[in-house]
Amino acid sequence: MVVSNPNPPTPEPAKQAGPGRPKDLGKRAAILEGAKRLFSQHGFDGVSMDQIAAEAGVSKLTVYSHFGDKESLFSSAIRAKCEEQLPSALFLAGLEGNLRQQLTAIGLAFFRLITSEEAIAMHRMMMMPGTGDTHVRELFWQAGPQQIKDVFVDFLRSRVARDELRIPDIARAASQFLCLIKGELHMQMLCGMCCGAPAGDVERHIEATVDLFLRAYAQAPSSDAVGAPG
Amino acid sequence: MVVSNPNPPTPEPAKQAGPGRPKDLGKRAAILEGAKRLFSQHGFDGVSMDQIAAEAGVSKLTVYSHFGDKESLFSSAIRAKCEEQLPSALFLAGLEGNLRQQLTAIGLAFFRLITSEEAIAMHRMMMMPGTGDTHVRELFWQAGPQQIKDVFVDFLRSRVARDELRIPDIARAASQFLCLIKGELHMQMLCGMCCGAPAGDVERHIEATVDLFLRAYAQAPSSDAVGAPG
DNA sequence: GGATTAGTAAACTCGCTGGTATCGTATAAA
DNA sequence: TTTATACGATACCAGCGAGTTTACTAATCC
Repeated sequence: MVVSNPNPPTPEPAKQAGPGRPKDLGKRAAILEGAKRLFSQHGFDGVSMDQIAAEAGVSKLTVYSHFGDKESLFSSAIRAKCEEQLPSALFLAGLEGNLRQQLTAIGLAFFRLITSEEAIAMHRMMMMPGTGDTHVRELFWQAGPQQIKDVFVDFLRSRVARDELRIPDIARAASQFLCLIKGELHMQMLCGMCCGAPAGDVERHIEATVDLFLRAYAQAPSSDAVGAPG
Repeated sequence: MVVSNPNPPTPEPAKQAGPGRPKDLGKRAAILEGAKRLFSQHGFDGVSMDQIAAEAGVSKLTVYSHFGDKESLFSSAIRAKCEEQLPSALFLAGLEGNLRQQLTAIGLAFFRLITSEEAIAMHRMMMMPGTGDTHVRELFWQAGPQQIKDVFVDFLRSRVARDELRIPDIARAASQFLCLIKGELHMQMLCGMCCGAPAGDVERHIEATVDLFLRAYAQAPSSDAVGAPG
């Protein structure tokens, strides 16, 4: 819990082949994998270094040799988790149909993403008081929520440009849409109150969100956009 | 971590004056107060019983005498926290002005409530994996989010009854409004990314939310409800 | 081969934590 | 006063977990 080492930009500082046996990158990966799994399941305090070593099939000293201490390992695990979930944000590829259908597809993909076991575990970890420093939290925020929001802002902007939407503050509207999609359920899941929703409920929830959004922001009040919500 | 004692409805089981010195209720309160403070700041694992005893100015044995073990004390602290924040939910008394002004007032009150240090700490605690049982979490949910939503549903229903709003699914609309008010900032605060927002931002955020809500659900598209959001 | 480093397995230090036990004292009812 | 309990202070116990050390083996470069 002392001052964490001022990491150089690359956590693996060059380290080209000197004399002696080289580090086994496979073991490093295994450790990281085990740490990701265990940390996200039980949190920082809920996992011991021995457990991580055992999970990775590696001696404890090897863990300490690859990652200096528990906090550094935790940071690295978070970092890796963030990077691996980045590609999931590209849910805007190959959209088809009209605006309503596109929004529905985006909403559903986003909903599935954030209600996944992994995402829930990730959020939980970020919220633990006293674990991880501000830098790690910002890293997560950039790689996760901010990334997704940016992509969605681009989407909205293009639809505004072609006069399908009329939105005074696009960033705010994007934030609103995503918050609506998250809805109550996300918080309930974070609190461990439920593990998911019946399939039908999800579809209705997405549809209601798109409804609300389009009723407020659709440019042309076509029957499609402002259809009676009941 | 064994099975928690099946508490009788009242956590203080009768215990009318027998012989001997009676328990000092002041000390009990002090312990509970310290536990609430420390637990919500550092979480379950982050606080030791010695710390709580010291915080309350009481010997550790007294803590154990009043609350059997750490988990019971934690439960009691959560319970107390929930009860003390219940009255805050009554933010609907004495509303004035038109619908837009009322929604704005409600939104602002709700926003202040959930972005308070206490509420943030509470949410964080509920999300920790492995601390507290399902019962405690449900207790929190009922006393907190659910309570507020119920009150707001009543408010919306009355406005629907007098034809100021047209809402097909009132419970869903209530949930939508509250989620929108929470917005990104709540999650950011939970993640420890920021401690608040500039005053002006909050007002704009509330206003934008009310705008969105009224554009979608206002019955009569009066100039007041659908005023240009820019 | 020799130097150097990575790795294992195990024992070990050290501090903290949940929970008890002891002893002495204070406070109430009977 | 007797009796039963609450409370403080302190020591104590057992277990755990982060790191370290030791002794030994394995891989790689010169």
